[in-house]
Parts: sequence; structure tokens; C-alpha cells
Amino acid sequence: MTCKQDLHNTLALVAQGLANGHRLTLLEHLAQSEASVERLANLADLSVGNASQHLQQLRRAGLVTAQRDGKQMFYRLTDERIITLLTLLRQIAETNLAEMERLLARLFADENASGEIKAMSRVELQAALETGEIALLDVRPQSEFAAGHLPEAINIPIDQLETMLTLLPRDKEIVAYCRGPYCVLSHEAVKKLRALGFKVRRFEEGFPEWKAAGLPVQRMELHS
Amino acid sequence: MTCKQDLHNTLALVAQGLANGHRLTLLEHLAQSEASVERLANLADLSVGNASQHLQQLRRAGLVTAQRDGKQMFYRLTDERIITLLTLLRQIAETNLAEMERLLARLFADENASGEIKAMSRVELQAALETGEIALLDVRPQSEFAAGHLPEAINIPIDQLETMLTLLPRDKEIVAYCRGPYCVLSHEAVKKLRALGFKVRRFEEGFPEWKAAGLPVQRMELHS
DNA sequence: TTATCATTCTATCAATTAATAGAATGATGG
DNA sequence: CCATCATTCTATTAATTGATAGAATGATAA
Repeated sequence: MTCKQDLHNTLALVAQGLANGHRLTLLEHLAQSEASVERLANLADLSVGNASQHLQQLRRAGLVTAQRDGKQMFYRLTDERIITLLTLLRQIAETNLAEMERLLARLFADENASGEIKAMSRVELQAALETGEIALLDVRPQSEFAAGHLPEAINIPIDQLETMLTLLPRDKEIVAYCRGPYCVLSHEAVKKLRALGFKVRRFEEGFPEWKAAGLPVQRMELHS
Repeated sequence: MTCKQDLHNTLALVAQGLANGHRLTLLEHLAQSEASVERLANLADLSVGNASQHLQQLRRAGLVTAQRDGKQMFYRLTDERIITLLTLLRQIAETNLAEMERLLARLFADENASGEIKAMSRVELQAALETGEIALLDVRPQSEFAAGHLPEAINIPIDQLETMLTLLPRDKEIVAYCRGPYCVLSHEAVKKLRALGFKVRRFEEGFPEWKAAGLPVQRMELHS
């Protein structure tokens, strides 16, 4: 009987890895690409020491692995399934927690206010990519784009959007995506581009979910 | 920026529901059927007060709902997806935590020791049920069987197994199942029945996983 | 209404966790 | 070998969590 309790305690250890907002933020960034402790600390707005400890807790929980490369320690998700786990957690939270709805309403405020077009689902996006009827825009930072992106996507980091408008078509609908459903980058991009007269909508998920679904991704070759 | 952190904190709240061995035990039992606080406290070997508090934490996490019926409060899972979430958590733990392997090795000790036949997968079981080549044995307590079970299953609670052997065929292979992969009941049943000369193996999952996969289940009609 | 019973609330204590700063480690490049 | 730099370890603090016992609540049945 103690054996089953031990099993549950060990399982709980994995869940405990997920049971902190900062660690979820770290996981969201790790879902884009592996990264060093320092980079993750910056992205998640944590001190390096604190980030290090959270990452070690994630490692103890079996959610990430670490690998030294020269001076730096690189962390990555152990598993594609962790993205699935996070997605499921998100979906359950969205349907069952009132607080979640309140926060999402705030995030999607612009979108709902003006009776906007709904974000595009993965299935719709797949179909639209095949017919070539849309242009795909990745608004994440260049480094994340380089580590992996959706096929045929153009990369314009959100802070360079205004200066690189010539890369975007006026005759096609544009679909913008970023890190995932809670990432604000694609929301911002849509808002900015709409104001400039582009026909544009969001992909409702992000790169990690696309990849975790087993769909094809591209990587930029780094000229070594 | 604080908004995204809030979202992650709220998501973390759900994960926190899962981040305790006792709560996982409670969820495992709730996956069988809804139950009162007292019943759950007994099943999970907790004091009623303590069980009540854990259940309320699960409720705050959006994992269970409560409904009063007369004097008693009945708790149930909010969602079939929670079983999927638990299964995914388990799978990730099994592949990524050494501790998990150690504990599972202990649980499956008998099975591995004697080079036993592997447990049956869900797909295999589905096929075998269609051809009718096996007999299906549910070794959970009668109340859980009544709340839902696999089609065509015979119910013999584990503690009555020896007294009801006549219900079991000698000419067919028997497949025993119980609450899930970590439940010891079907392991015990297999051990006992093997010793008595039956041809028997385990189903590697349990009733909740079968149900969550959308496969058909039966309920016993309660004559009111 | 009152007695009874299941459940929840409250207060308390011990144990665990998160954040911080500073020391220690360990790899690299001179 | 030594200096440098990224990361991890250590100690400390404040905050949170889990367990317990006993009081309070809320529904039922006499």
C-alpha cells in the first residue's frame, strides 16, 4: 500500500514542476527552443540564481534536461509530450476556472470589442497553407525563428514590423503566429497591421503546438 | 506583461491541484465514480477533515465539482480530460524519472521475475473483445463496478475471488482489470488465479482510461 | 423546534517552498 | 597555471502548505 502512495508522490513531483507561474513561463520559452540559463532568466524576468534553481526543480521533475556546452548550460524540454501536457492543462483551466476567462477576456479585449474575425485553427491553417491562399508571418525574435518555424513563414520580429512592411503582401490574407496562445506578440502584430490596412488574423496556437502535433517544421541553417 | 504572468499563475493553480500524492489518490478514486467526502476519505486513508480540505483545493483548481445530496457532499471530476491529463503525467513520469522506474519495478516484480506474458494493451483488448476469445474480469469493489464497467465484464471483487471461481471459464483466457495502471487489484488477481491454474493476464490500463478514450461502457441499473 | 450527522471552517504547528545575496565550482582561453 | 565568466551551491528570510483537533454550519428526521 505504501508503494502506490510512493508512486503517487513521485507523480506529484512532476506536477509540482508545473505548479509555479515562473516555471510555466520558463517552459513556454523552452518550448520555442533550448536556451542557456542566462537567456531564460532574461526572457522570464528572473535573477540568474533564481532561474537556475527553478530550472533544477524542472530537471528533478523530469520536465527538462540540461547539457553543458562550453561555459554555458543549455536546457531543453525532455519531451514533445510536455507541450501536449501544457496544452491540456491550459484547456482544462480555460473551461473550468472563472478566473481564467476573466484574464483571457482582458488579453483578447481588442479582438472581441470590434467583432473581429476569429483566430485561425490549426486545421484551417494547414488547409490554407496547402492552397497557398495566405502568407504566414512569424513575429518571434529572430533566434527563436532560426531554431524552428512553420513552413514558408516569413520572420519579422514584432519590433521591426513597421520597417519591413514591404515583405508583406497586400493582396493575400496574412496569418500571424508567435509562441503560443498566451503570447501577446501576434495580438500586437495583428493590431498594428490592421491599422495599416492589411488583411490579417492570428493563428490561435503557436509554433510549439504545431511542432508537438507532428506537423512539418523548418530550421534555418546556421552558416558555421 | 503582468497579464501573461497572471495567466501562468492561474494555470499553475491547476497544476498545484495535482501536486500532492494524496490529491492524486483522491483523483484516482474519483476517476472510478463520484463519491462522498467520507467514502473518499476512507479510500484514500485520510481523516475526513483533511480529505475535505484537499477536495476543496481540487475544486479551486477546477479539477472537481461538488454537489450536495441530502447530508452528503458528492464530488466528481469536472471533465473526462482530467483522466487524459493524469495519463499523460504518468507517461512523462515513467519515461523521465528514474525513481518511477524503481517503484514500478517493485510493483511489477512478480510479473517480471517469471518472464510472464505482457499486460494487454487497449487496442489488443478491443480486438479480443470483438472476437469473444477472452473473458473480461473486473476485480474492483461492487460499487465501482456498478457505477461503470467495460462491456461484458464479470465483476468479482478481489476479496471474493476464491469463493466465486465457478464464474470463470477454464477454456478461455481471462483478462483482469481494475482502477488503472497503478492499482494493485488486478496484479493480485492475476497472481491468485495463475496459482489456481487459470490462463490469465492483466489489462495494462483500467476502467477510467477506457472510458476517457471514448470506448463503450456499461452501467448497472439500480432498482430504485 | 431539537437532535443528529456529514461536511466545512478555524486556529495552530511543523514542514516545505521561493527569493535573495554571496561563496564555491567548473570550463575556457590566455 | 591563472583569470574570467556562467552557473550552481549555501544560508537566510519570509511566505505557503499540510495535518490536526475542535468549533461551526447546514440538511434531515423526529
